Parts: sequence; C-alpha cells; structure tokens
Amino acid sequence: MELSAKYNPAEVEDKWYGYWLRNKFFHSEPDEREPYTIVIPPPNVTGVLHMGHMLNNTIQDVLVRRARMNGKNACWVPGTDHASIATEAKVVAKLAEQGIDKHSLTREQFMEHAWVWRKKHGGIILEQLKKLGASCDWDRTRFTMDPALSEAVINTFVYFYKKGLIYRGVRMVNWDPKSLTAVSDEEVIHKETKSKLYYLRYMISDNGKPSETEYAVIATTRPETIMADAAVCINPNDPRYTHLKGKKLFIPLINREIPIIEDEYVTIDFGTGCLKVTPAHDVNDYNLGLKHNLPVIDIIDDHGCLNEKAVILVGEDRFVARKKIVKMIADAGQLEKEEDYISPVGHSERSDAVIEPKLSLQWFLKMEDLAKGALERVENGDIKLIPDKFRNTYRHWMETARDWCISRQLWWGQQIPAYYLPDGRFVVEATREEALEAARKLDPTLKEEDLRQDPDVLDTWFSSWLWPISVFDPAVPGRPGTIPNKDLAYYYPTNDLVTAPEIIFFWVARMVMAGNEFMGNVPFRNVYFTGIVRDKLGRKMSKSLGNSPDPIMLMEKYGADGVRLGMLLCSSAGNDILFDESQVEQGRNFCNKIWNAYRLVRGWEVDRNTEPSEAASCAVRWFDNKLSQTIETIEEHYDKFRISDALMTLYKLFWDDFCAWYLEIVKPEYGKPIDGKTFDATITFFDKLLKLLHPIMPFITEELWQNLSERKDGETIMLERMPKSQGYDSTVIADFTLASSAIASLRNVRQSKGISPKEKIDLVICGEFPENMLCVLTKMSNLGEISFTTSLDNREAGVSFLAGTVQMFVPLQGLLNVEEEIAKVESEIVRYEKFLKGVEAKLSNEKFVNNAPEAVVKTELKKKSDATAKLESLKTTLAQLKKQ
RNA sequence: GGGAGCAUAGCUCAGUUGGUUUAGAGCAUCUGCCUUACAAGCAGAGGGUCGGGGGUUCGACUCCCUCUGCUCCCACCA
Repeated sequence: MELSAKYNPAEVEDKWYGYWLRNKFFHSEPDEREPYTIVIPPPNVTGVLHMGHMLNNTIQDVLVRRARMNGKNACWVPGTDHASIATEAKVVAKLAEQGIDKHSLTREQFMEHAWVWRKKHGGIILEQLKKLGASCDWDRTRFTMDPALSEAVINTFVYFYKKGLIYRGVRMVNWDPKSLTAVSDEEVIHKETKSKLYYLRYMISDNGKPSETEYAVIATTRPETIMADAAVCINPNDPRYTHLKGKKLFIPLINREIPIIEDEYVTIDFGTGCLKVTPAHDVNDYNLGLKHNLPVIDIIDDHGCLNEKAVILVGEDRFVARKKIVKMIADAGQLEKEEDYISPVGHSERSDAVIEPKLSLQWFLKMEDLAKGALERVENGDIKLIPDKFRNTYRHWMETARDWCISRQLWWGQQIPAYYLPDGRFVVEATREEALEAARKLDPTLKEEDLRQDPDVLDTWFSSWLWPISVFDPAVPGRPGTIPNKDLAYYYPTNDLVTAPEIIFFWVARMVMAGNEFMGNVPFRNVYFTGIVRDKLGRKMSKSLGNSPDPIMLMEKYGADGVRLGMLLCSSAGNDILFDESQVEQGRNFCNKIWNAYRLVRGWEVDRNTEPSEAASCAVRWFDNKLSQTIETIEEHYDKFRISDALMTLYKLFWDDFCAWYLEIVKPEYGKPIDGKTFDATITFFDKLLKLLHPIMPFITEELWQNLSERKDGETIMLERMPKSQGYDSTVIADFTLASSAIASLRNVRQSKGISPKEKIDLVICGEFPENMLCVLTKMSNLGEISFTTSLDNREAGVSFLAGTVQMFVPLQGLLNVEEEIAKVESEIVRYEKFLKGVEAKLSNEKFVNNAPEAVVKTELKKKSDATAKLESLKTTLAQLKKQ
C-alpha cells in the first residue's frame, strides 16, 4: 500500500479509540499490581470542552498512560459535577426562553426540567474527551448527583452536624429584591454607579438629650438606613475626635440614642472619619457589630421597602425613601452638605436590580480543626504541591480559613437534611423517616406532614470534596466505621491530582480535609497545578470574549496528537500558558515527521546476506547509547513533573538524533538494500521511540506500532512496557558529538565557499580524533582523502576550524577570499583574548583561588589552557593567510 | 485594601542548594537548497547581559533591599 506523504489523523483516531474501548484496555480492576490512580476534576455536567480542559486532561492522560506502560494498574476515574449555580442558571434561562418563570414551578417540577436538561447536555464533555484520546475507565463514570453519591453528601452533613461542626448562623447574602431570591457572589455585578455622599449631623448626647449645638458629621451614601444605625464608629487614633470618646449620639429624625465606638477599621481620611454602623444592611458593619456587640436592626423587607422597624417612611421603597429622608433631614437642619460620588454598586446579574445585603440564616461548617489537619498534610510533605510555590498560598488559606457557608438558595443539588418542626425547632437526619422519628422525641404528636425540610441545597463543593472517596465507595463518607469496599481499599489514596490553582482552597484543600476525616489518609500524593490558558494577548480564554478556539475544530484540523503536543509544548507547571495555534501546528508537523520516518524505514528492501557498513554499525552503537542516556533524562523530567521538558527531550531525540543523524547515516544508497542487522536495529529503535512517545501522542504511535511488525488482534502499544535505560558509555556519545560538530563545520565550509555537496573535499586532522568515527565523517561529509598531521604550519590555502579542541583543515585552492578570512580570524582572536584576560584576572585573584572549591578553580585553569591553545592556532592560521 | 506570584533572545519557556554555561531550548527570522521519507522538509547563520537601581560575596540570572510593570486569589470601603 502506498502511504501518503502526510499523516492523516482522521483515518486513524476513531479506529484506534474504538479498538481500545472494545478491548477494555482502559478498564481497571483491583489486582496484585501496584495501583496508579487519578480522579478527574469533574467538569460541569452541562459544560463543553474548552482549552483549559484540553490542557488538564492531556496531562492526566500522559501520566496515566505512562503509569500503565510502567506496569502499574492504572485507573483514571472520569465523571461530572452537578455545578449547582451554573447549571441552575442555565436551566432557569432555558425556562425563561420558553416563557416559564422558575417561581411558578414547584420544586419537583423544576427538578424534572433540570434532569431533562442534564440528560440532554450532560456527558457531551465526556464524549469530547474521548476525541482527545483520554484513557479514562469509562465503566467507572460518576456524577456528583448519582443517588449513591448524593447519599454520601447527606450522610456527611448529618455526620458533621452531630459532631457539632455544622451550625446555623447569620450571614449577609446578596438579596435580589426583584427576583426575591439570594444570589451568589458570582452573580453579582459591581457597576460604577453615580450617587451622592450625604453629610449628616448627629447631635451629641448631653445627659440623654440631644445637644443644641454640638454634633458629629457622618458621611453616608445610604441615608435611608439611618434608622437601622446601631452605633457610630471612629478611629481611636483620630486626633480630631478624642472629645467624642465615650459619648453618645442621636440619630436624626427619630432621635434614638446610639453609642460611639472605636475601631481601627475606620479610615481616618475617608469622608469625615465618622462611620455610621448599620449591622443589618452592610457586611462590614455587620462584622463590626459582632465585634462590638451591637444590636441588629433590620428595617428593609424582602421587596426592598422600609418596614415598621424603620419607624418613619414605613412601606416606602428604599430609593424613594432615600430622596424623602434627605429632604426631611435638610428641613431639620441636619444636612451639612452633599457631594457627587461614584462607587461600585452590586447589581443582580439576572434582574439588574440593586443588590440589598441582607442577613439570613445559613448553614456553616467549622473550619478550624479541619483546616489545621489539612495544613499539616502539606507542611509535613504527605502531599506535594507542584510547583512548590503554591504551598505559600495554601498555608495562607489554611491559617485564615473562615467557616464554610455550605447552604445555597437553589434547588439543583442535594437538599439540606434539616427538618423543621412547626414551632421552629429542627432535627437533622439522613431521611425523612428518621427525621420524623427524631422529631417525635421532641413532640410525640407530630405527623409527617408537619415536618418541613430546609429548602436550600448544599454547596457543590460539599459534594466534590468527597470525590476521591465517593467515586469508589460512596458508603464511606459520613459513616465512620464503615469498612471500605475492595475498590476504595485498593485505589485510595490516589496518586496525582491535576487541577487549576484557583481552586486550591475550594476543592484541593477540602478534599484533604475530607480524606483526613473519613479515611484518615490523604486523598492524593501529588497535586500538579496547571496554568490558565490565555490567548496570545494574555487574556483569559472565555466564551464571552470569543477568543477561545473550539478544541474539537482544532483536533479536526491538526489531529488530536498534534493538539496534545501543542498544549504540552508551552505548559510548565503552575505558569499560565499563552496559547497560539502555531504551537498546534508544530505538533502536527512533528506527527508528520514521525510518519515520514516510518515511510522511509518501511520502504527499505532488506538483504540479509550483506554485513553492515562501518558507518552503520557505528551509528547503531551510538544511537543505542544515546537512547539509554536520553531515557534517563526523560525519566528525571517526568519524576519532577516537568512534562514539557520531557516532551522536548523526546522531540529532539526523535527529530535530531534519530532522523537527522541516525537515519541519514544508516540510510542505504539509492536503489540499494539495507543489511539485515542494521534494519533490525532500526526497527527496534523505532519500536522503543514509539513507546516513549505513546503517552503524549497515543494515536499515531499506535497506528505505526501496529504496522511496524506483525501484530495479533488484542495487542496494543498501550499495554507494552516502557523502554528502560540499559546504561550507556559516555565516550561513545562524546565521540559522536565530536564527529557531528566536525560534520556541521564541514557543511558550513561547503556552504560559505559554495562547494556542492556532490563534490568531494579533503580533510586534514591535527590532533586526536576517534578513528572509528572517520567512517561517519566520510559518509556524511562526502570526504575524499583524510590525513593526519601534528602541525598545520606551512599549509597552502584552506580553511581551518575546531571540532571540540581538535583542529581541522580543509585545503582549498583558489576558493578563498583572503581578506575576508583574515578579518574573520582577527575578530576571533580579539574575542578569545578578551575571554582569556577575564579568566586570567580571576585566577590571579588570590581570594578566588583560596576560597573557591578546587573543582571550580580547575575548570578555570582548563578554560585558560583551552583558550590559549585556540589563540595559538588562530594566530598560526592568521600568519599563513597573511603570507598569501 | 490584604495575600501570593511573575519579569531571561521577536514569541513561549528552561536555567534544579551562587562557581564546568564567555547564558540554553523550541518556535519565529535570515541565507542556501524541489538532495530519490518528509518544502508541514533539509543544511547553515544571526539574535539576549538575564525589568531598573542598590547591597551581600573572591564570584549573582541565581541571595537580600528598593523601584517599575504585569497576573492571580480574597475583601470590596462608608
């Protein structure tokens, strides 16, 4: 069969992926081998593949495929995350398109719509991963809302509640008074909004009565909330207000007396330096109120109108009330002034209504002890972060971790298993039945319908923190004492986690906490952080910017292997990667190179009756050593998770060493056959190279490996053993390097002097040169006569150069531009003299000679002698040139 | 505002306890080649003094300080 000159990925990718699936090569079951486990960071179930996923999953696949070829029982568990906020938002939007308002539906009806949506869009992303070649164990695919996994989440909640770590607490939420719902921080858009800063006079209390003349001026953008004021705060270091310390003030209009408190939170030079504290309607004020034990007076209702607690303007909309109250205060003579002011105001992404910070009861998980344990695991090295710099971030997080608010005002997710009695008391149990039982202990007359389950669901991270455990055995989380099943016992702890640094706290740290709590062990050993994929201009790739290429299109255009290589080329751990299509082009070109090397070898006719040429056996010996040496380098890179370095090492091994040197040397003359020994060696090398490349480029390597020799059905490169180093002789490699540098110089001579490659040239060698390399020189440089000499003095016209420290000379009659050569040599002399001077200065410095380690001094001495030798030879050359 | 990080050839990155590196790679660039595996190729060449300044040291891309620029996370200012 004639092979095309270009590799065609479309023809091979589906074929081999299907073959791998049919043969269940990705599937893993516990056995006696050492396991190697990765759990996928579950992507949003209704998401589509973006460049970040491509990078992340390519790396995981490289690790998994490599582990598999190293004889481990590799298991990569795929799955998806229910992503409550994002998914619910999508479903709500979809319903809105159909003219359906979420609030017109019951919870059950909504959930039905959501499940339909998830069925339709869920898993698209997993199909896309298959295109990439991901070798996930698809039989193990999990979803964070699978019944068993949801149960694990509920059990976990009950467990922590009963342990006393989960409590109900008040917290500010972002309230959307138009949609009548709390929205997440992600759904709040801060807009620079024009408003006014009002300066109000608060009269100082004079024995319980407002003073006639003395007052403090408070600046506020929200005068309609003064009725909710609980205090006025000043900075204790503010010299202007020392007279206010310990005093009280009267709120204008309603004349309620409030204390003056001191706190360094107040910025002295903002506004007037006097801050009104309104715990019910501002997050910072709320915290300040907690600190100073201030009462919370909530004067705004769910619709954004003032309630009866406001005393005045009851029932008015907050913005209407603002206008009215300003006028009232002005009429009372207590408005000092007003200023234009621009400040960021939160708006609801959904309704565009101005967000009202509102206190609400939420569920919290205490973090202190959990965080301590999680910090310890990283500090003591049980878990390694790659790169190491993220330990700082991690530590900072763990040391300042605030309690985790785990409730979300949504429906899509696991509903909180708290059941309220009609009197407001509640019980927490895994099921309604158990809850009823528990509730009856509080009130024996209760019926099931009297119990009302908390409407909120749990934060998505509250399910994904169990992921490394629950994908194997969902029965374990939240149920201490449960014996882990066979899978969990075998695969846990997993080995490596590949994820993004922005979720180091949300996800990574919390998995460590859950692992500690439920398994008494870490969930993984290494965490490899990928960077964010950015475009050429450094912008984060996003749908809204439209700067993200469609990964599927890329794979269709360049092939999955090309895309994988393109992603990996520019991705060192922890650094953002600036993605450009040209990198993928490079990946495709490399595929093509491999393809064509195969075409060459495949086209050879083999004659088993001839012996290898000297050059060929020399090349075989060299490449054998080179291969072992490079394998060691590659392993080092992988061990340190330097995947792009490992890749680049392989790239150069294949392209430069194997194609440009090895194949060129052993390639038989046109029309002639190759000897059997060299051919067999070449096939062996090719086989090893393909195996080394396979984790990075699974498709093309399988295709070529299958064709390289006869294969039986059911054989695959995937399950072959990774080639190992057999040790190497570094003199063999050094000799070849010397020869190749001589060859490069000879090519340079040819090119600069315009000598055709077909024309033979002679070579004079002055010094030691490995004899067994002469055949290589002859073949690659088309040499005529090679002669040795001890001195290059009194030579006729020609060019000399150095290969390593060996001087070489090519006689050339009448082909030289003497002037040009002299100039070249002279500039070389200047360069070396300068260098020598520097080295000599160093060596004559007593402090250097005395303090520097011997080896360092030795290298300086060698530098000196080498440079002196070079200078000498250059000067000889110059003298000869000048004679002509 | 709090915390963390980054800054090395045109671009993307290495440079691993300060000294065998007169700073490396890939891509891009330039020159010459349609050489019978590959022009998505072959051969060769040029290009940076390591963001600015200061310090420690016999010696600093590598350690310390400072300035500048960029990025990320968190909190968002009455």
